[in-house]
Amino acid sequence: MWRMARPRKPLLSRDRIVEVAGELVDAEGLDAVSTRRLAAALGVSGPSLYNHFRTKDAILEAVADAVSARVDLSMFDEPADGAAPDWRGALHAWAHSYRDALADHPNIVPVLARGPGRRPAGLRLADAVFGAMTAAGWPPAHATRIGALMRYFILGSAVASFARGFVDDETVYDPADYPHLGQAHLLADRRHEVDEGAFETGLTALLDGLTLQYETLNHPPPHP
Amino acid sequence: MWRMARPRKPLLSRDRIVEVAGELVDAEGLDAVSTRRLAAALGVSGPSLYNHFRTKDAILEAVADAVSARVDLSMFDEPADGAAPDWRGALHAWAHSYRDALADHPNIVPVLARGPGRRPAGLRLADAVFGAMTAAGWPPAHATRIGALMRYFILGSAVASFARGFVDDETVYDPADYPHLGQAHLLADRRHEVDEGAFETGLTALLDGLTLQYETLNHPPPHP
DNA sequence: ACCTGAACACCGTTCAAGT
DNA sequence: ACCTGAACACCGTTCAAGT
Repeated sequence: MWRMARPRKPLLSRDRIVEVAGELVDAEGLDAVSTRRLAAALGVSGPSLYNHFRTKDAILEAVADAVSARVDLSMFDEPADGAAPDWRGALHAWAHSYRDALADHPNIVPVLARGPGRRPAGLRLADAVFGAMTAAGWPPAHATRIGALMRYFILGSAVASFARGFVDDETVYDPADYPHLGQAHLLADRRHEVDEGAFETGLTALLDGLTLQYETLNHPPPHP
Repeated sequence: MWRMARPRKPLLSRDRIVEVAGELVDAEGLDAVSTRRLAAALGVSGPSLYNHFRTKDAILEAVADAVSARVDLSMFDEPADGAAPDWRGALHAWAHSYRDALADHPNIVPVLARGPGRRPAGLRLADAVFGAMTAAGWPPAHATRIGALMRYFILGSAVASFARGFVDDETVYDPADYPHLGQAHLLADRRHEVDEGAFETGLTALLDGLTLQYETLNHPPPHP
């Protein structure tokens, strides 16, 4: 009782900062997050944040990693019964889980696209894919490429949405300039439909193509 | 001779602004482009730019469109001899031309990823792909999806480079945390190799998968 | 240890003024 | 028409000061 210094608990924590920053990113976009605005939302002054994170960018990295952490990786666990791993099915389920996580937080995707860097959840994800593909019989060089190309497609689908890319303004699509874009302004209404259809079509094509490569790898065609 | 007002020609033009802005983006990245820095590189003061572009963002859009404009679209021209169009070969050649253009100017890719919007070259590109796919016999809904999924993959490969995403620091990859990432720090040395290999592997898989879909579309399997 | 206000060196953009 | 300097409302980050 003879010491009353600093009795009140800290106002801030890394977790609370990341949580509120994530909400701000979701609600108003990446550009809306300034240290002052974020601090105000947390009820403190701007420089306080620097007691918990070295830079503003480190906060955004943490927000991005929290999204990565929500991607399901359990489909990459080795089958308990010693059965052959279903790499195709696992890749399909994982791709959808990944895309769903990104679709819930589209505004942070550009940060995620910079790569795993030093983010634990991002690294865990890359590790799981690589491990599962080699376990399924893909040579290491192929497993690396599969991790990379799935990343291109999944991140690309989130960062480069097709439907969102067209403006909802008929006058932009002059038939003289763009003879086949007559319906493009309608894309805005059907964003989700179009992007989800394209994602599933592309993912199926990708996995079909990889299955072909897997087969010729394990059963090389006889030379004539 | 009795009027000497405004004899000297304008110091700035839209083209010169876009050219120098592009060089600045390539050399120092998107964040390095401020209106003051760009204006200084052009030998004028900051606000001068607003005589030629409404916002800084409009300048970046113009830089992005200049990159789109360098993508070859000639492979989508209808064959002169009335032969069946080779949609697969055209898609393959186009994808590589697109990727090459992005690889030359990686720093502007995030702006391109926002979509064609109102950018003429971006719209021309979308128009050409859609037109060529419908001409080759794909139903319109499929043609739209193909344009979208190719966009995901190509933009994704440029914005979400695999090799660039890992840091060149062994200590990050603790084998206890990431059992399969032991060689990850070596990716930095082989960036181009890895990303080019993954791009070609993924593109081939994608086109193989689409070919499968095209065949079942034109020769539906007999029901049993 | 953790928060504050003041300060520094920047931003994008507007605007009245000059030619 | 096109460029300028001054100004406004912001930035990210540092730092000495407080508890």
